[in-house]
Amino acid sequence: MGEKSQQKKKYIIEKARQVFIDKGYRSVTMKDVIDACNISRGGLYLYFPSTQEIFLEVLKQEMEVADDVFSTQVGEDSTAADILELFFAAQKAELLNTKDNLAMATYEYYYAHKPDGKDNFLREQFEAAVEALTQLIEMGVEDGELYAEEPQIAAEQIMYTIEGLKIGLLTMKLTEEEIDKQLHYLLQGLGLE
Amino acid sequence: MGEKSQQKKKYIIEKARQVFIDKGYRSVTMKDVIDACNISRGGLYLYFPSTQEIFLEVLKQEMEVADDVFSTQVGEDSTAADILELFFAAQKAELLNTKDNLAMATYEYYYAHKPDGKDNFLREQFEAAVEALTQLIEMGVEDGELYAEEPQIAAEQIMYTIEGLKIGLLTMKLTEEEIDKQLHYLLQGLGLE
Amino acid sequence: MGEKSQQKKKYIIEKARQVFIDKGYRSVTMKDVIDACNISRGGLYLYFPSTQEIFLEVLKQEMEVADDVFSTQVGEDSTAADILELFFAAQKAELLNTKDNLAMATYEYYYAHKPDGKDNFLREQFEAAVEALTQLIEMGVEDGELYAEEPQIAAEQIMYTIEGLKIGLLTMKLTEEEIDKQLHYLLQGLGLE
Amino acid sequence: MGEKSQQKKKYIIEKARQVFIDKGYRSVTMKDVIDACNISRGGLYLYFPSTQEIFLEVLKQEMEVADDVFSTQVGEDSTAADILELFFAAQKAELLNTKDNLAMATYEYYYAHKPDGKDNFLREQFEAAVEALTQLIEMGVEDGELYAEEPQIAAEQIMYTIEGLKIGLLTMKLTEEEIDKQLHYLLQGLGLE
DNA sequence: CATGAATGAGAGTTCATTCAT
DNA sequence: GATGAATGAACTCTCATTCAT
Repeated sequence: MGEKSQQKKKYIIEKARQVFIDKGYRSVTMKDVIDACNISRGGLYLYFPSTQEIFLEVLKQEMEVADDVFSTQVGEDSTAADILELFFAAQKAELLNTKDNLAMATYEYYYAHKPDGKDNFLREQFEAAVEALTQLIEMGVEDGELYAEEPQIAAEQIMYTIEGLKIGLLTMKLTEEEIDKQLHYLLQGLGLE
Repeated sequence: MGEKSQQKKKYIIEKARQVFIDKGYRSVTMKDVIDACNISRGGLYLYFPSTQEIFLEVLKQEMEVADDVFSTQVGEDSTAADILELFFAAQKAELLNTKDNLAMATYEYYYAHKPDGKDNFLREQFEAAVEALTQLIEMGVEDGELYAEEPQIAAEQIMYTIEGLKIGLLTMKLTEEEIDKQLHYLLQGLGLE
Repeated sequence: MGEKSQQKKKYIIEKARQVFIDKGYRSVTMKDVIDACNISRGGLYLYFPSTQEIFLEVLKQEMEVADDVFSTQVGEDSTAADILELFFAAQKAELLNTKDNLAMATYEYYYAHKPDGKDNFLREQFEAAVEALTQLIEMGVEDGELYAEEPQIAAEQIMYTIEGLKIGLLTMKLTEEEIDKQLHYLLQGLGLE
Repeated sequence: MGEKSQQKKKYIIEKARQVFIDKGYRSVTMKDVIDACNISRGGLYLYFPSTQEIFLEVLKQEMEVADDVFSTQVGEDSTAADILELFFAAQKAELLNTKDNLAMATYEYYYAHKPDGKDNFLREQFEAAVEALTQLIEMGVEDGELYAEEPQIAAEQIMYTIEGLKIGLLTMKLTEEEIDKQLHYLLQGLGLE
């Protein structure tokens, strides 16, 4: 597959991404993607054989982007508390545009395919976040900046709460205020602010 | 509509419930329900015009059952701490059979229909739980049994965490252990155990 | 399936039969049958899931008809020679409307599906004819009406020749004369005419 | 068209031949040929506009090869009986690899296109064989080596039987034994063996 | 010459919905 | 009320054919 082909594939993934954001995973049809891409029926099949394949590629790309975000988040000589604040700010930002997220589609995907622990993008993301957070908290505790008896569980709880907020945003009408309140409370629980 | 009609409707709702549990909301077809009910194509249309109507009825029935559960949960002369433990036990039980829940279907439904705050079953359930929990915590604080600076926010956080665990169960492979750990941690946060 | 359903199925088989006669087996599409039957796209699928199923039903019906023909062919107190003449006349009649036959479709079907000896309609028909013919010849030989050293092989040869004439009719332009000549010659080989 | 072009055309015909052997005529698609040749979609169209054109070329080449075979079959000072035996041996050999033959495809082709007597490869082949056979038999009769009252019709009958065996091989499961038995019987009919 | 991306027609299949019985 | 046959819209997928490179 040539350079141009690769570009087209990227283009399709980009367009399809929006479709998955709008309609979730299960109810997206090849036709939806075709229409979104303004290509012909057969055209899409040159690149992808099914919506599942498309979705997996969308996820893969999402993962790469997510990794980038993580790496840029780390400052130079900032304290654990500083980084934590940044982390929470980033989480808030992500939450606020959750409506424009693949979150729901991803939930649907893993509910539909019930795959084992392996190859589960959601779990990978979740665990990576928990691990990073745990290290941060441990650093903060060592430095005496913040307080947590069980950093790992605290980190998990933070992430579950954020996950709860996410699904709340997707299905109830959470306001920015409500989110702020919760994130704040989580920070307080670590002895910050 | 006669007595018999009412019975049939109930029967359909019951059977449809399982279908929504298995397949979520969006990808359920009238045919799925027809097959599950072993009735004729035309038969279903006598009672429901669409899967949405069926799902709403399923939800309505679910709500009634849920209310029943809540009312039976409250003991007589038990302390707030006792009731809290019961509440957490009930939450754990519900979480453990989340796979056999309408949770995913409900998420999908509200994501698909993005209804305003009104008529949102999820939010109603959530807020009712938060309110009950808040009162419990307040009672416990008054009695000196437990500790919480901001009972309302604490209650919300507990519920968001539980919501996070729920979606985690549906899409990742959370173990009972992981759930226990989190619920325990929440209770500890209230100064219990 | 009700009485009416059975009738419709018969109707479809009848119409489909002509399609198979016209187009053979492999290139017949569900659409072809739908058009021939003047029914809706979905309608056909209520009765048959594929052209193969339809063709098998067509064949089955064909077999029943064929059996009927055989049984009516036998006279009362006629000699073997008489019956043989009848048999050849019947074969000639069948050959002459071979163009309106399922022969080619059947050939294609068994070429495409290469089934083992079992369930092979062609072979069954062929062997039944050989057996009947063998018995006739044996009777004739006993009665001194005709001559054949190896009745079974003679019968087979007659049937292979007829098979050869059939494919000749389907693919070259055999004339009635050419057929007559051959059938005559076969009879002569048995010492008749 | 250059030398190289000619070579490529030959290559395509060769590869396509196998496709026609495997799938018959009607259900072969341009894509089948493209895949078999490992050339580009556009590439094939440079040489052939349709499967029909390809098949005709395949047949043409087949004819040339067939002619070659015939010419090499004739010995020097051998008797008619000798040559007949050779002829039957050749027929048997051809029959035995009928499965790897274009026979079925050719049948399908002429059934699909129902061309008049002209340009019918099958008929040409058939008639050429009949003529050669007739001459052989006449020679044999003159030399007193074999017996036949009507050499032409006898020759035709032999060829029809062979044709019948051929279609039998393609669609029923004829064994080598069954073929032998028939070929033998044909020779006996001529007073040989 | 040769490639393979692109298109769109058309076949296969499923289902929501209607309607005569 | 209840049935299930019938329809047609919508979706999936494949391929003949064209065309820019």
